[in-house]
Amino acid sequence: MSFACDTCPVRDRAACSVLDESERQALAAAGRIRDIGRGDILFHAGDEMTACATLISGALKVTSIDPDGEERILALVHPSGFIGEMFQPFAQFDVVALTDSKLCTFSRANMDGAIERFPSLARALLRRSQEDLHRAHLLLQLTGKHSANEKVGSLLLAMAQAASDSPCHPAALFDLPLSRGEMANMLGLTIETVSRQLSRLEKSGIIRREGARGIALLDPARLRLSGISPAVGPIVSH
Amino acid sequence: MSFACDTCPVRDRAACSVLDESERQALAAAGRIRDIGRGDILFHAGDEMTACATLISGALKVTSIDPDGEERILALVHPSGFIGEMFQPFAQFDVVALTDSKLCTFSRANMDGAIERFPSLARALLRRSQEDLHRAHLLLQLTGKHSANEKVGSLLLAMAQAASDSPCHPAALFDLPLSRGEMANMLGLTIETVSRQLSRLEKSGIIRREGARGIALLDPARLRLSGISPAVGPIVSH
DNA sequence: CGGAGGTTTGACCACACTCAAGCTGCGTGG
DNA sequence: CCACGCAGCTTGAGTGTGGTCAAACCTCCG
Repeated sequence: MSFACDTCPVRDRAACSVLDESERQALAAAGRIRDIGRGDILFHAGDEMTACATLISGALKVTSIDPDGEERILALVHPSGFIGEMFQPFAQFDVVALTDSKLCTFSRANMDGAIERFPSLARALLRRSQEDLHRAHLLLQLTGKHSANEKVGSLLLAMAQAASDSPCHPAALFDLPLSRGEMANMLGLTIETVSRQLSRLEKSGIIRREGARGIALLDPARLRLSGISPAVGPIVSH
Repeated sequence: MSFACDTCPVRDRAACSVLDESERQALAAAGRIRDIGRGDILFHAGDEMTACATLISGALKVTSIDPDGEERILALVHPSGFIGEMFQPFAQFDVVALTDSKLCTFSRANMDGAIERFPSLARALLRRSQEDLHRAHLLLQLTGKHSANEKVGSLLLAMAQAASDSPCHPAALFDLPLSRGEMANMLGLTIETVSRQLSRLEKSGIIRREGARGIALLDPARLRLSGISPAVGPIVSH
C-alpha cells in the first residue's frame, strides 16, 4: 500500500500530503484502492456513511434528488478532492462517477482514528472543507446569474479552467465531463436552452464544438464578456 | 472574560463548547466581545483576514459582489455560528449584520494557536464547516427550483424553522430577518416577484403578512405543498 | 407633517420553458 | 460492411412565467 502512495498522482495535493512519511504509511495501511466505472454510484443518499475517499483520477458529481424526483448537481469532484461527510450518520447526497475513476477509500472508523492521531490531518480536512464551501458559494453565484447566456458562458470558463493544468489559464481545447442535461441541471436551465446558448456562442465565433463533448475555446476574452463573470473560478474540487 | 462565557447564551452550542473548562478559559482570554449594529460590515471582501468570530446573538449575511456590481447572498449566520475563512489570506466575501449583533471575536493568530493546541477544536470546526457546506447545498437546491412559487414557499419554511426554538416545528409567527430585496437575491428572483408570491400565498390563506417583516404561518402544510420541498431544512448556520 | 426607503400592484414584454420533430454519433447484430 | 436502433443533441414554433418599467402605497423617523 505504501507502494501505491509512492506512485500516487495526487500524493502531494491530496489531504494526506500534509502527513510525514511514517504517518502516511500508517494511513495507507488502512486505505484501499478502488476502481469504479462511469455511472457507478459511490455513495447513495440515505445509506449509512461508513466510508470516505480521496479521488485519485476521474471525476465525480455530488447530487441530491429532491422530493419531486428531480436530480440536482451540487458539486463536482476532481482528482485530489476528498469525499465524505465525516459527521453525519447517513449520507445526505448521492455521489456518482462521471467517468471511470480511481479512489483511495477509508473506512469511517479508520479515518476517525487517523484524525484523532494526526492533528495535522484534521487541519488539512478543515482547510479542504472550507475550500469546498467556497466552491459551493461560487456555484451559488453562478446559478444566481440572470441570463442563460451568462450562466453557460461562466460554466464553460470554469470547465476550461478545471481542464487546464496551469491554474490560471483556461484550456483551449477540452472535453466536457458533463452531458447537456447535467450542465442544464447545474445551471437551473433546460437541456434545450443550454444547447441553444452553445449554438449562439459557436455562431458568434467564440467557441467551436467538436462532437458532442468537445469544446474549442476560440476567444476566451469575449466569452468572459458575453458571458460576463471574470472567472467565477474553479467550481470543481481538486 | 471567563465570566462572559459563564453567561454566554451559546456556550453549549458554539464551537468552543467542545473544550473543557480550562481550555475554554485559555481561549476566552484571547477572545473579545464585540457589538455591531444593523448594516455594519464585519468583514469586507479583499481585506486581510485577521480575525474570526462566533456569533452570540443577532444575524449576519455572507455576500459577494459580482463584477457587474450585483450583490449575492451566499449564506445566513445565526447565533452559535462561526465566521472566518481560516486558510485564506484575504476575505473572499462580505459579512454584514442583518440586525444588531453580538460577537465573540478572535485574532487569526490566536485562533490558529488554539487549533494547534486543542485538537478537539479543530475537529469541532471541521464539523461546523461540513455543516456549512451542507447548508450551502440546501440553498443550492432551493435556488435550483423552477417556479418562483416553490422558491418563496421553501424560503419561508426555512425562515420559520430558523425562527423557532424547537428544532423540528416551524414558528407560527415570526419576523423575517431579510428585506424583500434580500429574499429576492437569495432566490435569484426580483423584488416584485417575491412580493407577488407573498400576496398570492396570503390570498390563498396560507400566510398572513403583519407589517413589512412579520409573517403568520396559517397553514404550514399547504405551504409545503404549494411550495413543495418537504423541508429544505434550515439554511441558516447555528 | 413631510420625506425617504421599502413594499405592493399593474401593464407590458422578453426570455426561457414546453412540446415536438429531426439530426448525429455510436454500438449491435445481421 | 451496412442496417438498425437508441440515446443524446440540436433546432423550431408557440406559450407562459417572471422580468422590466412605472406608479401608488405603507411605515417609520426626523
